[in-house]
Amino acid sequence: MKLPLHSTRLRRVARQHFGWRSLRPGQLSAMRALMKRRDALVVLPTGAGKSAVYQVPATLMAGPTVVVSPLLALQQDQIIALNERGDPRLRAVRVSSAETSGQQAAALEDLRAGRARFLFITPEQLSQPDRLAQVKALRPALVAVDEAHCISAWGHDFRPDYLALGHLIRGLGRPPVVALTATASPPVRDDIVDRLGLSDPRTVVSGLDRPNLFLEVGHCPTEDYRWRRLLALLDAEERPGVVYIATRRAAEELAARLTSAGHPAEHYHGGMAAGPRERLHEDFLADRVPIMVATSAFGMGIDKPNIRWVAHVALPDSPDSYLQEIGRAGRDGRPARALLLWRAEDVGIQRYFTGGSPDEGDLRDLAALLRDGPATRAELRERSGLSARKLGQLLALLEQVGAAENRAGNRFARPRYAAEPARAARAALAEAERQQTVQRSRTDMMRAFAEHRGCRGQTLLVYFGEHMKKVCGHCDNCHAGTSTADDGASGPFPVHSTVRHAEWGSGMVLGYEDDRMTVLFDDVGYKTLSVPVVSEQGLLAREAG
DNA sequence: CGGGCTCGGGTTAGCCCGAGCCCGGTGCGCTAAT
Repeated sequence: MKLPLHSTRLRRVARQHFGWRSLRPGQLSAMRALMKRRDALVVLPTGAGKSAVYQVPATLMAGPTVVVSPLLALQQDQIIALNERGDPRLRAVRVSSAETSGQQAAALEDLRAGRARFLFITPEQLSQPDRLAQVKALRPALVAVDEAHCISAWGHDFRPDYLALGHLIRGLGRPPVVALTATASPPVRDDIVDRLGLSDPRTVVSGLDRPNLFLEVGHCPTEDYRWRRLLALLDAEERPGVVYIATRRAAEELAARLTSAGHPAEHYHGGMAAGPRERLHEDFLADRVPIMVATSAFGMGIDKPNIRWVAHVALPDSPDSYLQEIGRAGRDGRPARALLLWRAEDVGIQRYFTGGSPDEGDLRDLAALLRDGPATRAELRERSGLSARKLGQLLALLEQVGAAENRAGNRFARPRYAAEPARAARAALAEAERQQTVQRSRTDMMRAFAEHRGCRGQTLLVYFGEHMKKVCGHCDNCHAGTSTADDGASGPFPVHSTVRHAEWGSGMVLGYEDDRMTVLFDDVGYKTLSVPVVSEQGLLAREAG
């Protein structure tokens, strides 16, 4: 009927309501999918118009749009940006712990009466049954999950309500869902699709290569050498810049040391009080902070065009985090630098953060508790004596092996045909170990990237399952001439085909570089193999699917 | 997993080394005390 008109209408709304004169093909195809009530997965760099993908269709739909977003500060910025347009059709409200119950009721009433179109909310809010019912009653037309990689990065332990998002969205009446993120490697994409229950989503991935970003890595035998390399960067480059470091204490110490060395710097981390933290964030955006020394707490949702460099004085836990963090530099398209200064000793802290195995006894006891009938997290915490965090971890694991299920009202119970507790616990433990192995392999890939002598742009793209025909030309190795001009990037198995290894099981071929190939195995994570060895010894076999 | 600290033993000058210990990221929402 009016399907062919979607593109025209979307373009017109983008122009008239938002002032965007053109839409990129990726944006448009995701928007069209949503208009046809199809799900979408959008992987675009911040600043490339990700929010347009849900905002433009939202204005053409009959009900409000629910935007699930992880940070209250980030929600605040997005709400201000929408409301500054002064267009009642774009008005956004929020329901969170930062509002009084009166304000929450008013926000919901505005949505119901059509005086607001966007509801910003956290997964934690939606997981409260009463809240879910209130939001469902608004008959939302669209759900947008912003920073969707949080599902994978945080859901499994840190913020367990992220794992329940799929159930919660079903509880809203299951409108079309769009998941948005700036970086997502293949397993993270799979996790997003699985967890949100996206069905045949229109997937848009683009712009992972950033030609104006010069990628550089320095291996540092000592801490003193690392310090001097950092100073050299600061002497050569403009401001502002961001230094990423592993711990809070180190962030404070380095900021102080830089300041006394004549390079005024501030520190930022999750342990700071909310007030100073917000102010610092604003000061950085307003160019009042020349150098920010920060833990990974800094940066999500920062869309600042003029960051001239990002330095790491620590090895990031994965290429996923690395790309996310360096991606904040040079958004204005002007040259910017990404300098990774790493030490072999940095791996230790990442191993620690990956965590150890859960206790099998705890898993068994929890699986047994679930037999007593549906219970909320709070009830289970009380009966098991586990901490909120531990309980979240264990529940997520039991759920993944089919020994727990999230039922109506966010209550957990034992599925009808679940294994008995001892077996469930063993399976859950094995699943935990598999996840840790995969996470360790991501850190291994980060280290391999650091030690790599070939083109860094290519290596990074292979990791993300993308393909770059030529060397990137914007990394240290390309400039040093150690990148081998390699247009082939092909081998015995097609890229993205499924292969089987006798010991490591099934995996996906991500790409080829020189005589190496990278395969992502379901059970053991990323592995880099020698193509001649694979061929001669027949290590891999093609698998259907 | 590894850095950094303290402390004790082995020594016999003020010093080295190993053992044992603690610490380490990301945020929501709620409660209690002020």
